Amino acid sequence: MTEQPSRISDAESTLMQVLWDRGEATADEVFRAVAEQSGWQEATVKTLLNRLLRKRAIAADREGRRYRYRPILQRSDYLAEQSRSLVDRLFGGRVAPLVAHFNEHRALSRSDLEELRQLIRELDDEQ
Amino acid sequence: MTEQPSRISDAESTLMQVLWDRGEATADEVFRAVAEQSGWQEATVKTLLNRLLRKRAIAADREGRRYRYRPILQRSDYLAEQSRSLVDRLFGGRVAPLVAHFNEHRALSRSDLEELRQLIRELDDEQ
DNA sequence: CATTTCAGATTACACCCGTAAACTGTAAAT
DNA sequence: ATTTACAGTTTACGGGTGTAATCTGAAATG
Repeated sequence: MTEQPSRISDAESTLMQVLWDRGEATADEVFRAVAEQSGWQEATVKTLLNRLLRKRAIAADREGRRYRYRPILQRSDYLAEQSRSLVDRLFGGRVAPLVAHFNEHRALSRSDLEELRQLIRELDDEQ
Repeated sequence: MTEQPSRISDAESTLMQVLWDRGEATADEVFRAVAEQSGWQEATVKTLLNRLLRKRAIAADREGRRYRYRPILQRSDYLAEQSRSLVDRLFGGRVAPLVAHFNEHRALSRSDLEELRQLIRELDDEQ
């Protein structure tokens, strides 16, 4: 349906994470969720919510005097777009070199290893 | 070394890719390397080269009337920073969920699979 | 030498982003 | 019914980014 890809910024995506985690929240809830980590004022959060509304990344349902915000942009779509774009730009579109890169930097955790092993096993099994 | 982390932008990183690939190049060479894909004018490429100079991401060695540009910022450092930041922001700092995500989107090529398998095997062997 | 050329430097400009203060309108309290 | 409080809207502003046109100084050419 003709997505207008007006991209969401880093700061904005911080708020999206909150909405994705909770499903929905008021401005105040979002503010309290990010205040500590970000140090942002409530006014800043409100600005960002408004920009996300304008970009149609979220929707607002009136609830008395305030709004309850919920994501329109799907987290998985966002992850897909961001991941794809990084892998395309930096690793020639392939995932293995990215993993190899992390490996070279000894940035694979033990649980990463275990999960990757498991994943490969499943892929070998199916089909 | 006290890196001044003045970040390089998307457009700038396109030029860095060229310099990383070739080791060094003149402005004109960089321009010809990216013109088709990007559609940029030569003036645009020059602006971006200048910004990269200012950010100390590249250096310029005079060569007659022109310069030969070469990267200062190392590709692997750039890859590390970009990859790490994406994985941290979107996948809780772990690599396996990123790979799983690509898998769910059926975005793992056959050669990806093969390489990943190989990688895991090596990791299992060593240590 | 005078002139042309052309690589690089300077300037431009609109839009986005981070960051917020000020304003406004209506619901709540008195 | 006034006044107050406060959620949301509008305005602000400096810096970065994409995208270039124009200027300048020195090298090449006649």
